[in-house]
Amino acid sequence: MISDITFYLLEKGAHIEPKRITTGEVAKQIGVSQQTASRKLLELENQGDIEKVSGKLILTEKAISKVRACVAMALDALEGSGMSFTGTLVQGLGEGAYYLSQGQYTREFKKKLGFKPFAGTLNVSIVPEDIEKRITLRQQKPIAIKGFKKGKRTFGSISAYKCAISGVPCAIVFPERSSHGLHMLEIISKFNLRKKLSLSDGKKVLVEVVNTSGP
Amino acid sequence: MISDITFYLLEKGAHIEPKRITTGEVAKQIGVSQQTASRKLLELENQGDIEKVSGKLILTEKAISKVRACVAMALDALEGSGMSFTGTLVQGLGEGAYYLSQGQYTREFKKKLGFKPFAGTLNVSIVPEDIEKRITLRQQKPIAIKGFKKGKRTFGSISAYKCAISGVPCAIVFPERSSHGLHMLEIISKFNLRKKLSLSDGKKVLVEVVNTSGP
DNA sequence: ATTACTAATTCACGAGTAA
DNA sequence: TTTACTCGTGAATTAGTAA
Repeated sequence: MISDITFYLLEKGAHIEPKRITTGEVAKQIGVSQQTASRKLLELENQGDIEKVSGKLILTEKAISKVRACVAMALDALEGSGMSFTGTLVQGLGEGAYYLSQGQYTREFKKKLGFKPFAGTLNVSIVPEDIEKRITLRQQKPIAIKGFKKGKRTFGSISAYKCAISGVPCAIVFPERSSHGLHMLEIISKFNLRKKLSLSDGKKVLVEVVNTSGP
Repeated sequence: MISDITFYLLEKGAHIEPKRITTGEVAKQIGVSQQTASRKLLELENQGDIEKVSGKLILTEKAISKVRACVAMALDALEGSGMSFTGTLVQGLGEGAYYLSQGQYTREFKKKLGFKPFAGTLNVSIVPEDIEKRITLRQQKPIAIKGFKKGKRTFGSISAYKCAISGVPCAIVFPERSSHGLHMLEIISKFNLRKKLSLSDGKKVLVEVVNTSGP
């Protein structure tokens, strides 16, 4: 179970860099006494969920992983009626990365997806049983990224769908003129997903489509 | 806060259709007695988080919304972390250290970055694949350190970006007129990072850019 | 079987406070 | 200031049990 405090620290960005957060502040936030907040923070520290760095607090990778697992589980359940793809990671051509890292695209990605993608895409070869789902997905209203011209070259528009891999927010992108077949999904994220999730070619991945029609 | 029980019910798919779930089963799952599970389920029912339909349990829309909000918050926070560079530590010229240790600079560093930098910079030669990211980084709004004049000499303004190496807060600095090429990052920190992290020339380092868009 | 009541118990909480 | 200790109290938990 993830504690109130972990959520609060996450909200404060204490998973990125150490933050100065007092026990009194935590107490007020989660509605307990300063003493209880102090005790709970010590418990979290003993469990290895937080670390103290020169009087500041930072969430450990362990704690962040816990949150990711929890988010992934909840997403899985919530979008269970929604959609997910099973596939294996394959070597990309590097072409997609160049193509998608054009400034005009990345600015729109940032605006419409909420993140500026890492300069590299994840290519996932989905299992044949899921190709039907891919077609269903494409029938849904996509997040539209406009195309543009740059000199002689034309960069076509892109359809995107929010998704998550192991709780990490991503998007499946379908460039207007794709060189990939029906079995391939191209995925972008703010992160270098290979590093972040310790993925390598041939590994199995679960791509969970995030339903944006929620409240 | 979302309870263990809500998560368990979610896992069981009790947000889709009523499920036969006993108090004993819940007790075992969340590690409490059957009596406590019974009481907690009654509490959830009183709060309007679950409903009983012919002896079966179903999560209410209210409860599901709570979970959605929580997941959205966590995803949002997890998105917040950013770019990272892989590189190797190289011998600095010592020039940067002199330049950056000027009082006018250090005072502003203290104010805007939260630390007075150690009189020495870390020069990291990034891998070619990450040069693109460097350009992306420079497109983001930097922390601006003003320049000044001292006698005949002009000290130009500096652009800085918060980052972390092995969890130690640092900043990547881009002096207005840098002698470094695109492959080199100059990093400052409160600490002597070479000592603090036991680094030496040629060692691999991971520089994680900290998202400054937080509160 | 399962649920939920009451009574016993325990252990988490906040007050007070030293560092 | 903030943190974290001790300690008395009571809310939360478990045991026992009836339905």
